[in-house]
Amino acid sequence: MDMIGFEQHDHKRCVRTAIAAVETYCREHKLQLTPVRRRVLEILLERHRAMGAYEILDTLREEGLGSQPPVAYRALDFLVSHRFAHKIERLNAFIACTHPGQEHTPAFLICRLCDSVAETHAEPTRGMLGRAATDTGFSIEQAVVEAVGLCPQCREGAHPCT
Amino acid sequence: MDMIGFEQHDHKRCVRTAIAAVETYCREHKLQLTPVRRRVLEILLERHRAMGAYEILDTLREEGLGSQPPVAYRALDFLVSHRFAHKIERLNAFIACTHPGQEHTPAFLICRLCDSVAETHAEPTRGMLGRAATDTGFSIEQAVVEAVGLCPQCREGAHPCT
DNA sequence: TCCTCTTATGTGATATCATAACATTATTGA
DNA sequence: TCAATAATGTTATGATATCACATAAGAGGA
Repeated sequence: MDMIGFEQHDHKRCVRTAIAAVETYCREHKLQLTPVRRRVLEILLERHRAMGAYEILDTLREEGLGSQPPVAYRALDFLVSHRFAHKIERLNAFIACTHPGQEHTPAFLICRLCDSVAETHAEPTRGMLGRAATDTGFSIEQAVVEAVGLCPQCREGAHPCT
Repeated sequence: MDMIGFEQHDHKRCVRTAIAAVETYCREHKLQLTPVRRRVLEILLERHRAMGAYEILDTLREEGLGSQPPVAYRALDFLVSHRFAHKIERLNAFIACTHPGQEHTPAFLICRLCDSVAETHAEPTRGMLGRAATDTGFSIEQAVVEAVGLCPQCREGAHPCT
């Protein structure tokens, strides 16, 4: 068991489940889940946190799967474009999707102290943002929603004034 | 007149108004709106679009106001920390705030074709995101909300299939 | 006014993040 | 089997951002 998404859960099981879901999706959509792509996804799932591309690359290098930046970035491009992983713009980092294959608009809760990230979802086209878009004639295709604050663990440990 | 925020408006007037508002705010809060900081804000207001730090630095260099990256980044840090400008994470770029001095949670509509950016505002602590935060014990302090899509001008020009 | 503390700037070096370009290899499908 | 497409390997470089340390300017008290 591990602390994930600010909650405990069976981590090994969630890695297996996610990989299986992605495998199925790739088979159905004729996508190539090549060794590098698969390994990058596994790394992200295993660590279960936001990782920089070069941090992922270090792991690949140790395993002999690639040593140059484009190797990591290309695998990440594949994973992100198919929604198997997401980029956290705020951190210039990447994280595995917690529910791959399902249609969703991801949103993230990012702890500013420990950099932990929890994925949830948003409805960006509703509410004020959607109204603003409609009013100005802007068509929203995608949205980056990243909330920065304190996770439960860091709230407890944090000094009240911070 | 100029096309701004997807709408026409009197641009020179809006620059003057914004600068005046920032000046007042700085006076009241004992903040130093130094020549570099002021000039960077003016540049952002004049161009009225998202600009990279190095693009701003080029302008400063031409004017003899600074030539090294920290000059631009420090001025931008000041402007962003006091909400006189915002960082667009998606573009790694900066844009002047359209209503400085006022309490607000900025949200942006970013055109994926022409990179134009319109500022509006969001209520991140409401809706699904707020509920998710409350449920997990996460306290939101700040939010990045950036919608990517097509602005009115690019929608017209764009091929229907894109 | 002078001093001191704090804040801001100047500058060189370097860290970090990301992609261009092109050769090679693997996979797919006719 | 062959041709077309997709993926990978590799070198180099571009783009974004910060560190570290010296200097200068401004704020506030004696």
